[in-house]
Amino acid sequence: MITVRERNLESRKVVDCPFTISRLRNPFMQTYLHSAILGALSEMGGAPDDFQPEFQQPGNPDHGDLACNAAMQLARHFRKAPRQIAEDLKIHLEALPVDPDRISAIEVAGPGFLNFRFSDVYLFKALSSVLEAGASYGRTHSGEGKRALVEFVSANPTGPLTVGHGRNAVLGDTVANLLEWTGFEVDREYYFNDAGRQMRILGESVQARYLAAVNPDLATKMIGDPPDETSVPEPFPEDGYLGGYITDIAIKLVGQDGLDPNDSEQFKKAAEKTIFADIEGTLGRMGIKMDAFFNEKSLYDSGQVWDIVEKFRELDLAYDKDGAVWLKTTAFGKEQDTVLVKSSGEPTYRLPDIGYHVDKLKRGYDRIVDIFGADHIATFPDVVAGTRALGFDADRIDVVIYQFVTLVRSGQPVKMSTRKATFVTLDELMNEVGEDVTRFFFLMRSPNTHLEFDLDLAKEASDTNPVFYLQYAHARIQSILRKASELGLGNGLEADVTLLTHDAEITLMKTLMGLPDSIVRAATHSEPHRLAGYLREVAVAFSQFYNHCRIVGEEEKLAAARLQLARATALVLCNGLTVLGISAPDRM
RNA sequence: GCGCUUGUAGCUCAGAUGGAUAGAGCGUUGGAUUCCGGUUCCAGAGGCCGGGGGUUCGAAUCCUCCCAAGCGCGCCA
Repeated sequence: MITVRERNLESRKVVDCPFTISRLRNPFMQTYLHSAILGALSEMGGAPDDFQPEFQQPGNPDHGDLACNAAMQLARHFRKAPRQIAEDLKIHLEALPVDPDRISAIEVAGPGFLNFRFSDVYLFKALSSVLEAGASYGRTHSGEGKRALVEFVSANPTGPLTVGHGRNAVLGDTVANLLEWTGFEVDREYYFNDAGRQMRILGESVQARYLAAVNPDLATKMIGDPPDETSVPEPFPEDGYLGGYITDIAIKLVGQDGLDPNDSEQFKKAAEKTIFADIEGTLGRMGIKMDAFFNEKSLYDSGQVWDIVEKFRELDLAYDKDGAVWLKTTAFGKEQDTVLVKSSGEPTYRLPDIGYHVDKLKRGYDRIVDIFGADHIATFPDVVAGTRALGFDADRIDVVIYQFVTLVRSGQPVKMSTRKATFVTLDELMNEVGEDVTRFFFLMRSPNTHLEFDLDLAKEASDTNPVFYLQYAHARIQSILRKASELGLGNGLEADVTLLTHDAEITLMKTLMGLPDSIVRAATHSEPHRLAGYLREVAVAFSQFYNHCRIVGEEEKLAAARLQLARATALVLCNGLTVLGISAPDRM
């Protein structure tokens, strides 16, 4: 067995600084070892037909780079002790032999793990391939030829986007990016309804403010309960929108030609237009561009929703009661049936929701991602079950439910109320902490945990702020590259990456190998925080490298090799941040 | 009351398909650094993984019961 790596390990034992080894991911190596182990097993008398060896990334560096638990899984099958099976496997693997350019050592450890160590040659090749791939390093092909639709934001245009919408928007856009990086062709879609009650009240709210603006003598009234009573113009709807932006829109309409002050529909249209422009502007600041805005109204215009009611009736999943049409959600495991069409003849929101998803499925998407707030948690299962009952492949629908955001300032939660219009808008948040920080903070936690957004931390430009830590690592590398290029360091030299043997260099190379798999995992689970966490590992590994391995001032051949490693690190950080929609500055 | 989500270090959170001694950041304590950017690095302390029971070679992870928090439970969206 070739033990280049082993020798390095030996020599490294005297190195004074133990490193926190980041866990690396490597699907290509797994594929290779997977078939090697099956090969060895067949020589040992064969495993069950459906047996698949499983791999894991050990957290402890003493356990190698990749571990396999096949021996433990097969203990019953072979009726032997796991460690004995592991020893046999090791012997057979070494006799194959496994490629010494990939694997430098196989060890049996613990209850029966097989621990594999990667050869340095393999790491050097991986480093070269990072540099070769450049700006596309991290892209994979599993989604190639497939189409995905990500539906997100989907706020009706009744007001500016709030902090809560921000989490939705950033999650959706980033999931879309992740899918693109795994090969999918992705459409970003915004679903809205301008025909409902909300929008009617919006129009009436603007209208009332307008009437007050053109007639200072207009009577006023008090609405709301003490102590939150507010004085509003007399025509103002009881549950109207109180935000200042309503008055702004109204004032802009004063003196406009052809405006009929008695037609609330006109005010609604005007408000919708202004607010949508505002929303698109806010999204644009975060780098978000929708491919389509889907109006719920089109589902009625095309008659699709009524076809669906008929199909449910045919399937005996819908029935009439009290003048309304009911959907048998009890058939989907719910406690009660729910109304699909009100006795007034208007559908409830559930019907168009099902219709919209049927429409998406009919458009042939292979994967449909919905980003919903926690308040939808009880309703989306009906939608999914409904489309399935109609004969569609509902498994293509992936619903991401995110919990709500609490802004924290000086250790205290910031109180927000939509009703009183005391919410913090997304624009205000970005004004305060910046676009990059806003995106990152929304992405760095798992969607299904409550997000505590610490404004003080977000504004801090120091290592305590995780965004700055990542961006700083990138800026620092660029600074080194600039310096090296000024000095003409490594010019005309072919970098010999085999000179990279320091612990910190090895760790960094292993970490850099993880980007593609990190993106794949984040994409398949629709969980961007996994990528954010990985990038932090990269920044940590780089900082350790930076601290122990100099470039400028080092012997020129070694410096040239380290420059390559630094370049590769910058690429990984830049590509990863790009997927997250965050800038990778050259200077800070 | 019912459903879904959550409960891991003082705080904010990771923890992959069930794997080896449960991890990080902040904070705290102590140290390093004449230097390519001090927006850096290293180390220590700190844990009944909400609690009980179960499944198995092995459980923070799966099942079950209990406790606590958030969200929802309308002919509102």
